[in-house]
Amino acid sequence: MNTDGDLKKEKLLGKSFIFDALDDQARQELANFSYVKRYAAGDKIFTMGEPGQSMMAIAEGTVRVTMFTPSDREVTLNDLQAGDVFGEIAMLDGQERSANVKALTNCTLVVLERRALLDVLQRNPILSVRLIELLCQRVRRSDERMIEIAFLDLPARLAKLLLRLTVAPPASEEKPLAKLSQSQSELASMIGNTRENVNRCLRKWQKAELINLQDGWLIIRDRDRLEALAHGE
Amino acid sequence: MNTDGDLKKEKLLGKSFIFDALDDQARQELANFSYVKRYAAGDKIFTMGEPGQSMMAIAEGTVRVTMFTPSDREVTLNDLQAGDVFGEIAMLDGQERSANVKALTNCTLVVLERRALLDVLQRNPILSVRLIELLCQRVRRSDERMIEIAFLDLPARLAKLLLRLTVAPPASEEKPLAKLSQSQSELASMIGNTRENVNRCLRKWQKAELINLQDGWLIIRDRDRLEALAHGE
DNA sequence: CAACGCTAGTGACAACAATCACACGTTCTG
DNA sequence: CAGAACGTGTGATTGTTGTCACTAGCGTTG
Repeated sequence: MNTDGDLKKEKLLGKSFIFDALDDQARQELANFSYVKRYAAGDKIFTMGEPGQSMMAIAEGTVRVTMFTPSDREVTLNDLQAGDVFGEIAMLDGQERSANVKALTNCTLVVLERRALLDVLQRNPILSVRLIELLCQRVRRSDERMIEIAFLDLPARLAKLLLRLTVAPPASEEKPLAKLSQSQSELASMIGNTRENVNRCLRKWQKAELINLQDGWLIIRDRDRLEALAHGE
Repeated sequence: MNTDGDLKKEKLLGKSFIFDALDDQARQELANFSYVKRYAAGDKIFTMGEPGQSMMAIAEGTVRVTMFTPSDREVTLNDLQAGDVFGEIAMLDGQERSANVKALTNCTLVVLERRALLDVLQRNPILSVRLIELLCQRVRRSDERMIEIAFLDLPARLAKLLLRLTVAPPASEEKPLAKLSQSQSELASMIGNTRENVNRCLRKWQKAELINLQDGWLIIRDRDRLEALAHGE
């Protein structure tokens, strides 16, 4: 509401690579047009099919992007962290939201309305370039994921998932994590498969000493062989 | 090379909805920077992994976009017609081409280099908006396709494909086509499945009087029931 | 016309995954 | 502390799909 709040929003927006190329004035403009919204863990942020007129940048917390399959199973498409943005597509083309997003932890989001962004867009060609880059990235990721889902078997997809979940976020230090705490059901929902099959696969890998399963943790022991599995044997 | 050639390119570029919002001057600029290239049926236009520095708009002909799966099977992602553009992604972000494209018929393409477009982009904010729209569309289509592949069974995907192949192109009249001539192997490669299974499925549909198979043609008899199948029973 | 290539049709079998069913432990909670 | 809720480990069954094998028709071409 005041200068202090705006400063904070500017900083939060700066965390997203989309906006870090803007000059101070443009960032200030964006901050003026945007607002901060908080969600508690478990809250729905938006739902598939709703008209979407805004995008969100995550300042704090984690959100989960999901969809329901035709057979009504919920699958997790992605978990997003601070610095990530979501809802861009619906905002940019003014169409329906194409997924569900809910807060996994308490979250602080910076919300940007369609009208506001279009406005700033007009005066800042650099911002369009950033958006175009973002979208290209999205297209590439989607296409890749599509091929994976269509043509890799469960072990390969699961291996890919484990690797993806354990790369260090760009912000932090370099070394990949070795432990994860996701439940097997969660893993299953992320690769569009069942808990049972994920379990059987993980067991096999434990026997083969690729991973360790200990009191709820999954520990990666042989990253290289997982990489090999991820590329179809 | 001369005014005549440029006029032609302008017209060809105008066929793509991306460029039809430009004013004459901008279109003229683009025409100056672009060039026409012809390919014979069967020619490779570009290959996955190559560095990509240009995009193409189809003026005449049909091209096929394919990929190789990890297990080395070639799948058809899409067939594109006059007015469609391809190669945008690699051009826009300067990364590798993410698919193979080959000419299905003799083709006339208008090629636009990355540098040229970036140049025009700077002076024509409207063009960025168009590109952003195009990319949004791409993202939505990819995501949709991903879900389809992951969670619909063969009959549903095949039904979807048949419906997609028989909607009239936006340019032509309204009524959906009823006949197609794609071979069953082609259909299989478009839905990431085998010819044998496509065949079995089509046979069943013929018995159920959903379609007719006659001397190489596939004739749709009951579009409504196909629509039903396409949405998971 | 014989040989070849391409498309279509179909049966047999194996591999994989979905589903159901159940047992076991932990942790949370009334 | 009892019981619910959840995560985990596994077996049995069933259905779908991929692979292989073989047959057959049709058109091109040498």
